[in-house]
Amino acid sequence: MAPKLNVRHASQVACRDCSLSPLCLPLALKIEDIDDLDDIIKRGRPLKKGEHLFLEGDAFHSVFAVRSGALKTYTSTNEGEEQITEFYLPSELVGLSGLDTDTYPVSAQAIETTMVCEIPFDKLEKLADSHPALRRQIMRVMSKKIREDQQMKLLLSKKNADERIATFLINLASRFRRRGFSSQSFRLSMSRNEMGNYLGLAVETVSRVFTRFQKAELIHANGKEIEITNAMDLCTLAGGKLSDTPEVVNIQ
Amino acid sequence: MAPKLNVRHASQVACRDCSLSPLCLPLALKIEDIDDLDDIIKRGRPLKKGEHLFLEGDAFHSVFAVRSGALKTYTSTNEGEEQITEFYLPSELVGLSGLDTDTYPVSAQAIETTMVCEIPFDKLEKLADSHPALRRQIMRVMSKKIREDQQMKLLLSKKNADERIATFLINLASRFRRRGFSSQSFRLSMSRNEMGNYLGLAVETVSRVFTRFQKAELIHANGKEIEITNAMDLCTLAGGKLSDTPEVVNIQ
DNA sequence: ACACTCTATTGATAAACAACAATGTCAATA
DNA sequence: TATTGACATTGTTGTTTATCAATAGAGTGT
Repeated sequence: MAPKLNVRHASQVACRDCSLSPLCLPLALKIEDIDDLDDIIKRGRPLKKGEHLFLEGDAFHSVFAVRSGALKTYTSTNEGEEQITEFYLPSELVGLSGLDTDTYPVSAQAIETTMVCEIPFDKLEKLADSHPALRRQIMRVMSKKIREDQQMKLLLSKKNADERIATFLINLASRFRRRGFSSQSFRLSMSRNEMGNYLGLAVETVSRVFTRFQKAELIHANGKEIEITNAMDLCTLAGGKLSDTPEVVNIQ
Repeated sequence: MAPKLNVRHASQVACRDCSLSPLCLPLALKIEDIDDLDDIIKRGRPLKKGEHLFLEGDAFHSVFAVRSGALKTYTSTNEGEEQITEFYLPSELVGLSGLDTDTYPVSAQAIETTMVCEIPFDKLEKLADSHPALRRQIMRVMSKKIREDQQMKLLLSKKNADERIATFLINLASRFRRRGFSSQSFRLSMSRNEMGNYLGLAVETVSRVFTRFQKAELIHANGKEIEITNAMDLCTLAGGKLSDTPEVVNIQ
């Protein structure tokens, strides 16, 4: 339950004092270089649920690291319905898909109260010019995103509703665990609707799968509070190769 | 019909003489620097249809630019069925999703006789260290891939069979056009089966949609030969925002 | 505490697509 | 010209999941 890392939420924590630094961009930098990164980072007020960080079509100028809370990114289909492309949790980097165009290709919106670190991209690029490790880290983040998208495409084109939800929960669990939180028990930051949208399912289907999973005693769900009661079977259902989620296999 | 660019298929064309260079990595380089890139490129014998460039799990060492022919990349689900993650046409770069791990996360296989330029990644990285434009180009390629994957996820989670096929054809047309070929009339390098696999559809569904499209006089298909007879309506069906495929809207 | 709205659940029905099966087409090879 | 095998098409049947509708529950603001 309790975080293993001493997470601080104060507004103006410097990178060198931030508990997320071993997961975030600073991981590429030597101690003495972290302040260089810190110098270019802008930290604003928290975003309230529903507020946008940027809109699709806005001029691209910065990438953002989530400090606390959660974001979603989405595009709009031409019929005006939204398609959620990703959820972002603390330490994760938002906005990198825009860097080959002059505008953001998606909108980014807070799904709960959220704090971000803004990193102006021109300055980041300049810093990367003198810090090869930083630029390799950025490439790694992008490469990882491409691999995750491949998994997601597999999910969307081959998996059924049960497998999609199982995969989603296992993936969330492993992301919580990485940050030092329990992977057994956590709170979903997104609604059933958002989950369904992301997974290519109707809300009703999501709801029914949750009910089914509870009857099968795979999970216990109370609103957004989730407890994974049978991680092994859930993992098997997810059907993802274990290599994709090694962290979660190791049950505490 | 006839290629606008004077495409050469000889085995040992240098970057500076390659007709694809304005679409490929060299586009980031000044004339005098292109030879530096050329020096690190290895050009092997052509791959026959079905031959692999690399297998999932192989040690990651190189990225590859397709010179002629076509490749697919795929992963295997744990039930052993393959999921095609992408098709690669000439000038496109394969293998970038592996660069944050030590192994390729997908297998790459020729779907017709194919020639590639192999670019050892350690050398490319070293070259990029001294050529900022080159490394920005690599980032752009990755960023573009992420955006395309977003569109693909949208396709897989929101579009029906007709829309998927229409989107796929429009996308192929625009890629042909970019290389100076006709976007009205071209030859598919993949089978119906591979197309269905990629688009999350059964072969039979692909076949039926093709039949339907012909009856509606949107396309004329004869085996793998495709002629787009009503690009406007096909585009509308694809439902992709026009901004995603600006090249194809301009009907010759 | 109250209405009010948004979100979640559950049931009934319908649509889209997959799965299966049979047949047809084409190309390579004998 | 047969023969084989891979690929494509078409019809039939079956499953899954979306859609519609009704209800219940949670959260918000007055």
